[in-house]
Amino acid sequence: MNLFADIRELVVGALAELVAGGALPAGLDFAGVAVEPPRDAGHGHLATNAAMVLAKPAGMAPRAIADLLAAKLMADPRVAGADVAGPGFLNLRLVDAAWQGLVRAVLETGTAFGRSALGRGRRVNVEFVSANPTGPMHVGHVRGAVVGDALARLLAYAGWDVTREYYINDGGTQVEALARSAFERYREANGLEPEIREGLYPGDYLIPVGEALKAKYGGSLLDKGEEVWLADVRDFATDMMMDSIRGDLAALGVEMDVYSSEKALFGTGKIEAAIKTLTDKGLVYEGTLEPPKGKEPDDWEPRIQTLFRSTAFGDDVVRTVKKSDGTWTYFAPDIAYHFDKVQRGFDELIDILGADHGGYVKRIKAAVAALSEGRVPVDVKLVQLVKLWKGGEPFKMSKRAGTFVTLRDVVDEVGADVTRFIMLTRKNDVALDFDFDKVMEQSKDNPVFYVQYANARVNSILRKAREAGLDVSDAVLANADLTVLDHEAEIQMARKLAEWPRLIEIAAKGNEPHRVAFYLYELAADFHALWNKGNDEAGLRFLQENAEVSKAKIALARAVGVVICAGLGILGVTPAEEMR
RNA sequence: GCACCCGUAGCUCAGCUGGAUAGAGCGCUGCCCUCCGAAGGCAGAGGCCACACGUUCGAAUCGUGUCGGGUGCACCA
Repeated sequence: MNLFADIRELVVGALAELVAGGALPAGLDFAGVAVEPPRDAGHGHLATNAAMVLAKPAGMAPRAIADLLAAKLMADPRVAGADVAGPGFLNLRLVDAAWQGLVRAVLETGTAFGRSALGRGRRVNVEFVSANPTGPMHVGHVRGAVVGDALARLLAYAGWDVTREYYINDGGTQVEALARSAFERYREANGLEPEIREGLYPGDYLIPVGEALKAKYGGSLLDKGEEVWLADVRDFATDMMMDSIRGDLAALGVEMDVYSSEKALFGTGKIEAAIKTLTDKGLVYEGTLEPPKGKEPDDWEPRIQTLFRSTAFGDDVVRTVKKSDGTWTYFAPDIAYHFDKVQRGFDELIDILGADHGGYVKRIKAAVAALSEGRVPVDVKLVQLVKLWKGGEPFKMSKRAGTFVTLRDVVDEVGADVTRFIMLTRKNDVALDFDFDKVMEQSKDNPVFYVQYANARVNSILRKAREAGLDVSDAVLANADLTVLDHEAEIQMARKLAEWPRLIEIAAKGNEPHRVAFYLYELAADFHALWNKGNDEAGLRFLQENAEVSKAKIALARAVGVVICAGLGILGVTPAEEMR
């Protein structure tokens, strides 16, 4: 149930009647007509811009249209008032019963209140994390993981058919460095001194890999050259790393539907096929690149390479797909990978990448546009840095020294719920501060706590009511006589609940899961305010002398709890029953 | 040099396909517990929405340009 959509239908219907009756000219386009919550609460419950957007095409004064529309709308039993204001806004007030009915609808539909058919079942692929399998996940990966997973949940809630996917970068030179690093740990496990040379991974997490290699091979590889062991050790080590990454993701509450391997694209003809598709379109050719502008590298020289004319699809320069030595660039398998996603039948693709991949966006979009002939849109979300703070100081980490903060470190210290919520308190393209001390604080300084506290208060009410012998199941509450919910503050609370389905659609359209976190904060604030009004006005307390009145008041609180739970579900955060 | 992102209250940030007097938290000032959890709430002060043009009935929002900050820029992945 989306009240804004319902009322918009009412408005559009009324406009159509006006056209049919000759009061408005025929042929008007109602697409721009919106029904929204007014910015200022004093302007009524809902506002429509209909008169203003239609004034020009209809050749009439906005206020004249608004007057006609107001008269029509007043005939609807839900509408209690329709006032023309400002430049031609039509402000609507609904009868109390409309808001009471909304509370009932929440209780009847539960956390499905807010579900939308916006996605129309379209298949969307959300690719995220895709961390190199060369070590455990660190904080840098956490934000992308949370944003991707929350976005996936949001889109599923809004009617998309969602696939979560991880692209394993196991085809390049960095997994060879991993293999060499693991081999040193293998030598170490066999009692030899490891040589962690420049360019290798020094982290302790490879020690168990070395031991596992010893368990498998004994000492048989020690005197062999790289050509003998590199491929096997690489596969062995990346498998172990992926196991650890899967574990890390699970600790965060993230579960992928599909893991795709870059390595698996080589030797299967898939890369060649994807490139050939582009070649056949005249988009891939042999040539030389322009020297880079600005700072020119010392060893620059023009070389013949295989190039993709990404500029035909909005990129700034053409891109290399095959190097002058005949091997593929990283981009080539990635083209094949995205081609594969297109061929698997996805209607939309979303990539969640770190902000350091910003220069990569246009070429990926170009490749997908070319390969899908513009059929499949790609949205690339760049996730900005997370700055860690501890004890009022920036918390530095150094990958080279092996002293980085892992995902496990964060989750072990503050928990998956807090981690997830905080990661969604900024939009993705803004840097985020993560303060270990602040996120654990139990005050309204901390949005996680604040929202959880609101839900805990709802549960506290339900608990007290049950102790008093009341049946407060959702079914009973939904059937309660809600007409006593007629106080301005209660109507306002219901209005906030009514925004939930609308917010879902806005957030899903923009692929912006952070909006859910902000909405929940506002919802919690409204609820805390209502709670405190009960201090001054006994009539606003949730627990009343009269059991039937109590049920109505509790129904409102429970509806708030339901929406908080629905929202936390999208963020992947467990609702707190009680604060401790 | 080019591309992308950011610039909104003292600080940290929201702001919907353009809408009315631009919002929240922190901090500051003053209030509210014989009352369902004060781990809360209410009120006040605080703004040239970086700047300039443009589009529009209307711009924080869209376009162009300028300035400031960040990031990335040949066959690294």
